[in-house]
Amino acid sequence: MGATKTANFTDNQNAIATLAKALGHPARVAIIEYLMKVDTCICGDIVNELPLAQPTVSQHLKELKNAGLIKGSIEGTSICYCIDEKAIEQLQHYFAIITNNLTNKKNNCC
Amino acid sequence: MGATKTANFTDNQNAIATLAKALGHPARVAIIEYLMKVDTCICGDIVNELPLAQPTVSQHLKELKNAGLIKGSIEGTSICYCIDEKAIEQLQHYFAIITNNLTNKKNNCC
DNA sequence: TTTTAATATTGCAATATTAAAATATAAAAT
DNA sequence: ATTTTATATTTTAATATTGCAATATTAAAA
Repeated sequence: MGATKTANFTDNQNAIATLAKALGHPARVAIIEYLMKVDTCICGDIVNELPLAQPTVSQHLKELKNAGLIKGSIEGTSICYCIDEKAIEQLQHYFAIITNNLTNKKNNCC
Repeated sequence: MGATKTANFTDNQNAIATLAKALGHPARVAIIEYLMKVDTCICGDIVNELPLAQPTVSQHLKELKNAGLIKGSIEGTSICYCIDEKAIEQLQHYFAIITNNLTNKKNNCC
């Protein structure tokens, strides 16, 4: 097939998967790290930071935006992209829950 | 193309992307949540928990294992799968760094 | 040693992703 | 008005993923 059976999972499972998937490419991780690093968020030079062509970077940015990891607004010829903190916090919180749950159980059988 | 230019990114970027990618499918998120939920980790019944055929589940487990998110050891006919806590902690820590970095900067321009 | 039960592997069709060249758009600068 | 600059979109090609049927493996049970 190739099409994910999205409907068969919970909304939260799909939400986490969507966020994780968006970070499932080193270029998009690199973009997030660059957005974190720069003070200003007029980010026209992301292309120069990455070993990828401009259309490819643009596409990666689109995916990050679709997934809700970054937000952006138009500023003349350049676009202002920022990390959407809520999404990162959502991920952090999710993994914190798992970590807590595991340390409580201490089932080190593997 | 379609092949990711892995070599052009840092080891850490690739590591995070690998972990994130493995969680980039709701079935694999569901598997992690199931492993978290059960006390014992003799998890032969993951297949019954998911709306997917056994080979598909097996494949998803393999991907989680390759990415280092779960570990498993053979126990007779059944396999003992567990979450690899280190991987989850690595993710949590990574997102914590980003969150901290952002709240320090307070660049709410988007 | 055959059966059974649990899991893995293989092969393949359907679909998705990745990358970039070519092209488009749209605002700022000349 | 034309050029430049920055970004997006479209198209095309290569590759990867998803899902499952069929089959294989493996070890315990009968």
